[in-house]
Amino acid sequence: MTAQTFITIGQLAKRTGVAVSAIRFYEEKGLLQSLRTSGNQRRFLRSDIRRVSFILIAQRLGLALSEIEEELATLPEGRTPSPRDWQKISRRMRDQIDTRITLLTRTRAKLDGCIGCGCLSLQKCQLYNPNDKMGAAGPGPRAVLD
Amino acid sequence: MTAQTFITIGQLAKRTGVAVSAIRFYEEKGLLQSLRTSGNQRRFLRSDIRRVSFILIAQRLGLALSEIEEELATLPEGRTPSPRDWQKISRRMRDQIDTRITLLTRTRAKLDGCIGCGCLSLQKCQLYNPNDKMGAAGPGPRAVLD
DNA sequence: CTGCAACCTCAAGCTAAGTTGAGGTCAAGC
DNA sequence: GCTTGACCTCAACTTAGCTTGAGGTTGCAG
Repeated sequence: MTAQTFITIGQLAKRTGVAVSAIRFYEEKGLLQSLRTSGNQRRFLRSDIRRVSFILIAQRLGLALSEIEEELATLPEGRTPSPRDWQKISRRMRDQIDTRITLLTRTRAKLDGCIGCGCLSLQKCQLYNPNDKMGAAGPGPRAVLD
Repeated sequence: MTAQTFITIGQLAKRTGVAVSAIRFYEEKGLLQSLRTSGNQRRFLRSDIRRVSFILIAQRLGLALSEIEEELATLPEGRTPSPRDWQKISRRMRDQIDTRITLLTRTRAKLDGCIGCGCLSLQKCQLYNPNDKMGAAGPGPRAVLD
């Protein structure tokens, strides 16, 4: 009775600083799950606070919700990430950041070479290289192009 | 007669590898301008090939169309960028890339510190810091949040 | 002068990550 | 027992950068 295991959507929202509408949205996307009361209201587990925290942190790192969902799916039983899981996941994220830094650094080098030349030709310009798509990171709307 | 100064939208598309619909879109956004024939068809200047190239290159560098428009607007008389203009612009872009690399590097350092701890707490976690929004770069849909 | 490709203008759709609003229900205090 | 606030669903809107489609013209070659 005292150790209430379930919390309402409003409480989850307050504890994580996320809007209620966003939590519903996450659930719809499969990042969260909930039980329903007889009156059709959602009840979350206390541990979902941690789960939402994970989502927020991963977002700051630049992961899209779909990618975060994949990470969460790698956990057995759809478990909320433990410190140990978090370490594995964060190592993967570190690698992604590394890749992005490398790409940006390479681009900067090209740009430096370009500042001197000012060619602006799609044939000659080193910068215009469709193959390395720039560390623009954000999947964004241009994902349509792929 | 031989030095045909005007080209059709289809020719511009072919020369730049951009879809016809995209060119119309750029014009609508004010990145390009065109004349019309008596039959209401667009005619572009040859120099617009270069202008479109500039747009493509700037996009690779991660600039949004609105930012590219601003850059183009800094040119006197709405001129197509000359090598000299390009140098000024690319220096500004270099600075932006620098900023992004710095941010990413800082984040990576925090993440390294975090891998050992696995705290996952919004209160304690260094990574969860709403103030530096990560080098996620893409203005994206989350602009709504600001 | 006819046929076809290339052009024209809208309008609607796509993705991401949500928000906002309308219209209705639930739960708890007084 | 009724009012109020928290909750429910569903649909539509937001930004970016385009594409796709419908339905209609233009322009050039034969």
